[in-house]
Amino acid sequence: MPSVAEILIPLALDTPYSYVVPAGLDLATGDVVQVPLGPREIVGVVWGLAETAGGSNLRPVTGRLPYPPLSEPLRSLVDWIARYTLAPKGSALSMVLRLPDETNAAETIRVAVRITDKPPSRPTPARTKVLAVAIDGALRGKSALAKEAGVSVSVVDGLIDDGVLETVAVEPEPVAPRPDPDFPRTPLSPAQGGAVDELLEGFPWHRPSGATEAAADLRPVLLEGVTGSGKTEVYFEAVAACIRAGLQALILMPEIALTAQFLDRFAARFGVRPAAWHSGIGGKRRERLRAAVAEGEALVVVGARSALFLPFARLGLIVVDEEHETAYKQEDGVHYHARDMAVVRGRLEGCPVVLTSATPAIETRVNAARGRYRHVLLPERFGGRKMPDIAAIDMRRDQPERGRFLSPPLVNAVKHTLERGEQALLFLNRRGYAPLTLCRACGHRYQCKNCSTWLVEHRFRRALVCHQCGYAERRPEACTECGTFDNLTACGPGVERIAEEAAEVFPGRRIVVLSSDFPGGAERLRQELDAVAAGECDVVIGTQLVAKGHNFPFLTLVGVLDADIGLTSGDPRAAERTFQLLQQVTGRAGRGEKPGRALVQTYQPDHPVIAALLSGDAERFYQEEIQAREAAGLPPFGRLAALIVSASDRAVAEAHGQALARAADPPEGVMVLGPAEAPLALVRGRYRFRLLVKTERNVDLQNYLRSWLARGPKVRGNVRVAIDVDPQSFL
DNA sequence: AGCACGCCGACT
DNA sequence: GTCGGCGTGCTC
Repeated sequence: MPSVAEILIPLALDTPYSYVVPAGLDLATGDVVQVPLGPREIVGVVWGLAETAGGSNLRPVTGRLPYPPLSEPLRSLVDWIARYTLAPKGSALSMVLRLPDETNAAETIRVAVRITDKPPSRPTPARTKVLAVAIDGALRGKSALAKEAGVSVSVVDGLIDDGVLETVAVEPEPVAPRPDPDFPRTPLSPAQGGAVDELLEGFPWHRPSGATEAAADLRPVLLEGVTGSGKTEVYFEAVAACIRAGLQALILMPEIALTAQFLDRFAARFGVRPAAWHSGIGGKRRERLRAAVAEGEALVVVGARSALFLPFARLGLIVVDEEHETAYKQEDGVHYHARDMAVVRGRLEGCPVVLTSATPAIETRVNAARGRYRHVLLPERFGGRKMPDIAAIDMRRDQPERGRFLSPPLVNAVKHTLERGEQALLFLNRRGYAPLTLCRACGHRYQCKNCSTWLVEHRFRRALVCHQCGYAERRPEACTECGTFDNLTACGPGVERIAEEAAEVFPGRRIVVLSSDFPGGAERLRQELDAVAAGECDVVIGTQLVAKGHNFPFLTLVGVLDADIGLTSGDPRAAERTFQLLQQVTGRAGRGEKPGRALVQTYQPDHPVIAALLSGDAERFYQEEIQAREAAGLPPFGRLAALIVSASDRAVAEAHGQALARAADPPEGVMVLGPAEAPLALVRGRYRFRLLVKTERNVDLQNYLRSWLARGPKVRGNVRVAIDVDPQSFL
C-alpha cells in the first residue's frame, strides 16, 4: 500500500502538494525533503502523511534532506500565521525555511598563519616587521598579522610562498558560546530584585527552592520601566533562570538596537557574547547557528524579528525588547507584527513571553490593564538616578532669529552644557536640509511626481528627495517652472540645516549629524554611534534613530527642536507615536553620572501629548489617549487592519482601492476608515494603495476580509491584505 | 520562486 | 515578418 506525503513547499502556494513516498523511505511529519516541482527539484516539508490504496500518478519524493525536522509548535506557527495574515501557507513556511542560500554559502575558509623555522630567503624591511610580530609562534589570521605588523597582506602572502610562514586551517569560532548564568555580576537594586521575583513567578519551569509549587501563569508579561530603570538586567535574570532550567531563550530586538553595546552588556552578565541573528548574518555562519539552535546547543539567541522563526529545540522564554517599536512590523511579503507573533509562538510552545518597554504600545498597555497580560513595573531609575527635568520652550514667546531654528534659551542651555564638558543632543525628526523648496520668483513648490509629498532637499547630496517613495532628482540651478536662475529657497529645517546653524552658534565644537541616510551606510553609522557614546563629540544632531538603542553616558542635555511634528499627521496613532518618541529621546539625558535635563521647543505647550510629556506622567498620557480613541469611535487599541491594493500602475491601484472602499458593505462592528497613513506608496516599481479598516471586539477580521474580497468588486491584479491587529482574541 | 505561454509594439 | 516587453497562470 503506497503512502502519500503532503508536502508544503516554500512558495506562494496555499496548500501542500501530494507526493508518493518511495519504498524504503521512512518519513515523518515535519521532515525536510526534496521533491520535484515542474522541471526542478525543490525543498519542502512533510505537512502530513496518509495511506492510500490504488495507483495514482503522483510524483515521488526525491529524498529526505539532512536538516532537523520542524517541530510541531513551529508547524502550528506557520499554519497560524498563514491563516491570520491571509498569506499563502507556503509563504509563511519560507520564513521558517531560509535554507542555505547557495549564493551566500561560499565557504569562507579561515586560515591562520604561524612562523616556521625556515629563515626568509630575501629579508626586506616589511618582512622583518612581520617576523618581529610572528616570532612568538602564536597563530594569527593573515589580515590580523599584517595589520599588527603595519604592512599589507601581500607581504604575509609572500612569506607563505617562501615557506617562512605556514598556514593552518582553524576551526571556525564557535557560533554559540555557552552563556554562564552564574557569571559574577553587579548586584541588582531591591526594585530590580523584586521585579525579577515577580517576573519568574508563574513561569512553568521556575521552581523556587522550598516554595510550594505555584500554578503556572502563561499570560505574557509586560515589563514596563522608565528609561534607565534597568529593565535589561531584570530580564537577563529571567534568561539566566531559563538557562539553569536547561531551556533556550530568545531575545528579540529591533534591528537598530542590536548594537555592540548591547552585546557587551550581555557579555558583562553572562561572560560571553550571545549568538546574534540578524539580516546581515549569511552563508555558512547562518547555517551553523540555525543548526546549533535546532540541536539546543545555542542557549541564547539575540535577534531581529526574523529570529522568531528559528527552529528552537527547547524554547523556554521569549523576550521582546522595546515592544512598542514599529520595526517589529514586517510590511513586505507576509505582513506580520513580530511582537504579536512572539506572543503566539509562546502560546504554541507553552513558554512565557516578556514584553519590555519604557513606553508600551497602547494595545499592550490595554492588554495589561485588562489582565490579559501580567504587568510588572519598574517606576524608578537604577542607582537613585533621577529622571531628567523636562521644560517647555514656548516658541510663540522665545522666537529664534529670522531664518534660525534654535531658540535663545536652548542655545544658552547648550552653551552651558558644553562649558561643563558635557554632551548635548539636538533632536529633530527630519532628515535632510529642508523639507520644502520653492521658487521665490514664481512660487513653484517642488513636489514628488509619484506621491503628493514635497521633495526634501539634501544639500550634501545636492538632490531633492521624496521621503515617501525614494524618488530623487538633482537640485536644479534654475527654477524648472519659470526658469529664474538661482532663486530657489529652502523652507523649514532638517538636521543638515540645524548642523549648519549649530556650527555658527557653537564655534569650535565637535558636531555630528546622525540620521538613517548617514554617508557610508549602516556600518559607519554604528561606529559613529559608538564614538558618540565614548564622548568623542560635543553636539549630536539627530533624527529618531538617536532615540533608540544607544546609551550616551556623557549626554546631559536634550533639546527637542520641534515637538509638534507628527501631532497633526492624520495617522490614528500620531499621538501615541509622538509621545513615545519624545519620552524616549528626552529620557536619553542624564543616564550617566550627571543628572540630565530636557528642553522642548513647542508652539502648543498645552497639547495633551506635550503636557503629559512635561508632567512626566506617562500614566496620564495612556488614560487620556485611550479615552480619546474611544471618544473618536476608534477601537481603544490597535485593532486596525490595512487593506493593501497593489498594482504596477498608480491609477489602477488608486481606482481599485477607491472601488473597494466604496463597495465595502461592512457588517456591524467593522468600519472602513478610508485611505490612511501612507495613502499611496511606491514599492519596488509597484504602487500600493492602503485602506484602513477598524473593527470592534469579537469580529474575526480575517474571515471578514476574506469574504469581503470574495464578494467585492472584481479587482484584478494584486490585492493584498495586511493585518495589524491584536492577535489575543484569535488565539 | 521559476518558467512557459501569449499578446501587443518597434526593429534587423 | 520576428524580437522582446511583462501580465497571467501553473507547478503534486
